[in-house]
Amino acid sequence: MKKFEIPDEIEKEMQKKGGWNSIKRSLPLKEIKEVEKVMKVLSCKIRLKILYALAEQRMCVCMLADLTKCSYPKCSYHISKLKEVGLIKATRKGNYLIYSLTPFGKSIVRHFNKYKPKKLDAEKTL
Amino acid sequence: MKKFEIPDEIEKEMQKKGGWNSIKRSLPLKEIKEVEKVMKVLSCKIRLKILYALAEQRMCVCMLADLTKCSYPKCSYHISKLKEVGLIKATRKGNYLIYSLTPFGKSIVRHFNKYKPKKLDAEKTL
DNA sequence: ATAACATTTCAAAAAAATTTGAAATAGTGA
DNA sequence: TCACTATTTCAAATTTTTTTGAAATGTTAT
Repeated sequence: MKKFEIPDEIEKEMQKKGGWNSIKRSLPLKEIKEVEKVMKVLSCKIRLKILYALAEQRMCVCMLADLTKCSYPKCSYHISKLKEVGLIKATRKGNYLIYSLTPFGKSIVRHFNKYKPKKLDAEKTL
Repeated sequence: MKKFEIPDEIEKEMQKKGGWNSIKRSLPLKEIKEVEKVMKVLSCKIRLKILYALAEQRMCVCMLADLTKCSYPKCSYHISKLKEVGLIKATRKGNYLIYSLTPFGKSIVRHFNKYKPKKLDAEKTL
């Protein structure tokens, strides 16, 4: 199963945890896949702007397009990514589609606010 | 400044919050940039595997390459991404480079464990 | 119906990220 | 010193994501 040499010190540490195969098996692959999907959507400035903006105020596409300096099709593309993973949702108001955060979207923004990069930077240097 | 029509209802909501320009100005652009950088790194299955694995046990590259089924150069590429944003760090042990999570990396994994997708999925449907 | 508007969809082009294999680096031990 | 091992770097090829502009959709008002 294990086809490589590793330092003794590490080998010993692993034995205490049930060995290499046990560690390998414990990787939560399904969870990782899910996390990846959401992170992919969150890994884009335009989409983060939309998310942060909607945390303040529900908005129609024209507002989001102005806010992000995007053309309509471009804005629509990013909106659809956020919608796909359930971070935002739309309701129609006449001609307008009004976007707002889902509970999931809100929880993510709450996260960001709790662990701001500033805070994280401080922690990095510990 | 605002060059589009929006529903009255929304307009009123915004006025209560200081109007469009105030909302626009309140976007934390710098924070968004930082978050984007970290999320970009976290938006990849291979890198997430590495992160989760290192949360269990520090490892050298050969272990990570086996775990992720990556060639060395490929593995090294992903490791460097994680290192760039300060999620992991290396120490040398003879010929081996041993990778482990930084405090920042640990805090991110803690996050994941707190807000597992399962939990989030439940929340989505609220 | 038809016109007008907000928004989305589509396919092609452009840009960004990843993968590959060969070559380089850095440490160890003979 | 030389050979050996673990790992990284590099540039080119591939894949994925994003951007673009034109055309389509769905809603309201005439």
